[in-house]
Amino acid sequence: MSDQTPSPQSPLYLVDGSGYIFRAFHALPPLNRPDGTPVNAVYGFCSMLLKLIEDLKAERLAVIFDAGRLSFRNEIYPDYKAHRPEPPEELVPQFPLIRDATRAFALPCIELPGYEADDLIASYAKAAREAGQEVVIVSADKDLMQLIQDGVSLMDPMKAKKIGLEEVMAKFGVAPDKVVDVQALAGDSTDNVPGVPGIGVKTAAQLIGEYGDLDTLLARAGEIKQPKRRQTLIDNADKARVSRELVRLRDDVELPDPLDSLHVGQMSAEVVLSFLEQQGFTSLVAKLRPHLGASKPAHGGSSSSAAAAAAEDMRAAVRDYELIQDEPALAHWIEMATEAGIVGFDTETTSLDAHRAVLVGFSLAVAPGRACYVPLRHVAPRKARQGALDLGAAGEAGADEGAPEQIPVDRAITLLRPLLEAPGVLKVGQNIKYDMIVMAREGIEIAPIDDTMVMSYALDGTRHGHGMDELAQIHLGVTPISYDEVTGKGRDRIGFDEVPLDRARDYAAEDADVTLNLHRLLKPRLGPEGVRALYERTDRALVPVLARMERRGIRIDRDMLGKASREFADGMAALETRIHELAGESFNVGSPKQLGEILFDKLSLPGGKKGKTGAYATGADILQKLAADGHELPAKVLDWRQLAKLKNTYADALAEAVNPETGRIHTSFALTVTTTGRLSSNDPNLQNIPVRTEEGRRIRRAFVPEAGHVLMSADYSQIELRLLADIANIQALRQAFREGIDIHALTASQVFGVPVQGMDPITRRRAKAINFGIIYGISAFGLAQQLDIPQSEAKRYIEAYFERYPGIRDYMERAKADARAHGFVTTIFGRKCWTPDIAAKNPALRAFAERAAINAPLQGSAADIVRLAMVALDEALEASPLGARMLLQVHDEILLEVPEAEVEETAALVKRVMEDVVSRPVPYVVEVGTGLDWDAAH
DNA sequence: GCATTCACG
DNA sequence: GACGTACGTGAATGCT
Repeated sequence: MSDQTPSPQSPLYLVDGSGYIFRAFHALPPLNRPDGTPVNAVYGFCSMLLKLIEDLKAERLAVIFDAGRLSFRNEIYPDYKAHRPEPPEELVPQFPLIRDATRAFALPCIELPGYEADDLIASYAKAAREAGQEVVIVSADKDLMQLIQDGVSLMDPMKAKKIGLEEVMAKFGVAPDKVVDVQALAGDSTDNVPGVPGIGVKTAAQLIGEYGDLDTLLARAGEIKQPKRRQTLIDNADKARVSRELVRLRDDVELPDPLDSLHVGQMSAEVVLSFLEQQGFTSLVAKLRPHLGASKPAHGGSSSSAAAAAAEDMRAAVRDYELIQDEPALAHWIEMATEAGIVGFDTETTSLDAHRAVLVGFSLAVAPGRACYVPLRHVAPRKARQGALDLGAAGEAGADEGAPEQIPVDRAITLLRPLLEAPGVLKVGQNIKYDMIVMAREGIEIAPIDDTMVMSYALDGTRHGHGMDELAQIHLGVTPISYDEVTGKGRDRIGFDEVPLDRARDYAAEDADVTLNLHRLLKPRLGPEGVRALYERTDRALVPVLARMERRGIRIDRDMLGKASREFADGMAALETRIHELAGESFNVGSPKQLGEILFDKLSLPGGKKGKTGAYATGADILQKLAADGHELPAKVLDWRQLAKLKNTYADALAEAVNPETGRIHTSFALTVTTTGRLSSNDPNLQNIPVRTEEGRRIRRAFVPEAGHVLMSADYSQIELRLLADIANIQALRQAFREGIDIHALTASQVFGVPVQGMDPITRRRAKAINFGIIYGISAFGLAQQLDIPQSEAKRYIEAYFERYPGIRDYMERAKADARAHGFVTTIFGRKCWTPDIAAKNPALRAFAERAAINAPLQGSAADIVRLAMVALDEALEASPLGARMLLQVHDEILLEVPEAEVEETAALVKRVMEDVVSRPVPYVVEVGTGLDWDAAH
């Protein structure tokens, strides 16, 4: 669908990406983006690629890069390329941009650690030749001349001329197959290849011409007439042999991508144009736009050719939406879906909350415009039922007087199950976790799956939202019928089971149709944009895991919550009385506005206005300071606020959230909302249950295990600091983590110059705040605020810290530069964390974005590790005979419910799986605790 | 619907 | 030297 089959005679172009970068950089005049990032080499590279694709009609092409500065050659000869200077400062930011360009053009982007681009080129050339395919190597590097032979040619990308036998003869004085031998003798000063002293290319060519090859020459060196040359050759035979190993390209490297995968993919106009625009390449944009957006004028912000095609299908297709009310018709649709191997699937229910939702009907989409809706539990519209006695029992048996004709639910489920569980049919949903939870209650486990919402998040992060309507608008240029339009809103909203069937069919079938269209569009972008593994192994794999966790829920001791609530209420009442007494009047303690006026106007305490609204700030930090100065009223307000929070947000709300059918709380985890890849939890939020105060921990103690079980908490110890040591490559910190040293004490000793032994707890606390500050993109202001010290003092701490760990400052600068260059920073797994404000004119906004850019790779990599750990742990537990199951995730912690008898074995497995999920130069240590409530498990 | 406050990592 | 901040979330409440 996205890639045309190349014609057999189409040559394979192997582009030497790394070689090109240097040449273009030196050959082209300086060119900068509006933000100052140099992009001349990027520009040259993009022009060159477009030329190859357009002028030469290249169909099969790969761009190949050096993976780093070191290769296997350094093991043979440590000084290889040792004299190469660091690349110029203006070139460094262009390396990643050129890889981005490659991916944006939907071209294979290949590199392999330990090998140079030239070795990969040699290996691909060999494989292609053996497959009878013609190869054109695009490079001006003389080192590649050795590969020229029948069917393998070399092309200079800048002069656009072919390098053939003639040029090789002119350069080395021998045929391509003898180039290696000449280079071995002559050496190469730029790469620090020794060669034989005193012998240059001319002499080498002459010698090889005379003796045939290097081995023969060295064996018969004694026959050489010139005495000096004879002796040097005999003395330096080994050097010549080593040199040959260095210059000879390896053609037996294991190919990172299979040979037949190297073709020019379908460019996404959205991706290419936005990349080129970001670089400020307006001429290229103008040149390219007509080709990419040609099929239709840009519509609703989407302009890629694939998008245009899909959008066109979506808009122009005859909407062949069917209403299914009998079994043979459903059987037919299931047959079509099975044959297609892919089906868009969507459920309609009675509630937005998956855990309370009852299945009302479902829709299937099998091709663009081909979708159906199958009603299952629709009832007669309300008007027809008015006057019926059982107003509240709409869905129950007996209340279906006048209900439309529908397939019996159990029959429909029986027909549907084989499709939804078929390993050979991909079920595509939009937020399919919801449908999986709903269908699980009907006894169906959906697999395998794709999720357009999750895909969109892996591709575009938080550049935009991932709701169906937004995605449909952006990518397809269509506005689906809105839910409100179908059910009404506010007081008059009706349940989906009351929606007339023709309306229900139009709405529901369209959703499945849109989902399948989005899939057609988004899936091909995963590979080219470098997030396929992230999507498949991390994000998509997490979906069924989260569905199971949410469905399981966590047990709650409601009596404990009720008791706490009453006591909190008593405390609040007493405090309120005293507060009014101190204020000399009655007012709403919960109103920051009224409180501010009491404190600062009536009582004239020190403090001030703030913010655009002109209201007094009355945050905890301000009340805390007033309380410390001996003022009772703010102290009491602080106590009151704490109790109010605990009662309203926790004790009462959590009791209310208990599902009466399961006696447990079922949260919902969102996996596509955060900028860093973290999950979030809502309805209710179980990721912010109190833990820091004794009163608060009463709430946490109400989270309890099932009878015969315990709760087990497994958390990554200081994961973000470890990632800092890891990513920023700080040897001293890495070492400290490997040795299990107290990291805050270490920081204290480095910054304050005190010994670790017998450290003052206050000193350690300060160091801890510094460490946290580093992770957040430290500022003197923020640290001063946190520690309540003068900003000048905070500044000194920070300077002392950077003095000791200059690599961390480098990391921070790199993060900011990355964000400026791309608009995003990345995690160690390649997740893009977008920082749109990085180029803001408002310095405050920009500073915010800079700190976020520093923090995101740390927080985001941690989030990715935990996501992966959950997937791995789910698998490991399923494969084991153990009865333990995951319940919750709280960023660096996983909470499980474990049979009492299996605690030890489970703890060992959990620790091992979590710690081994990544293999890095820093250990990621997991601490495990168990108990009869969540507090005790810590 | 927005701002403020506060719970968590 | 400007701006006004520690990074990332969700829920309850008051007020316009």
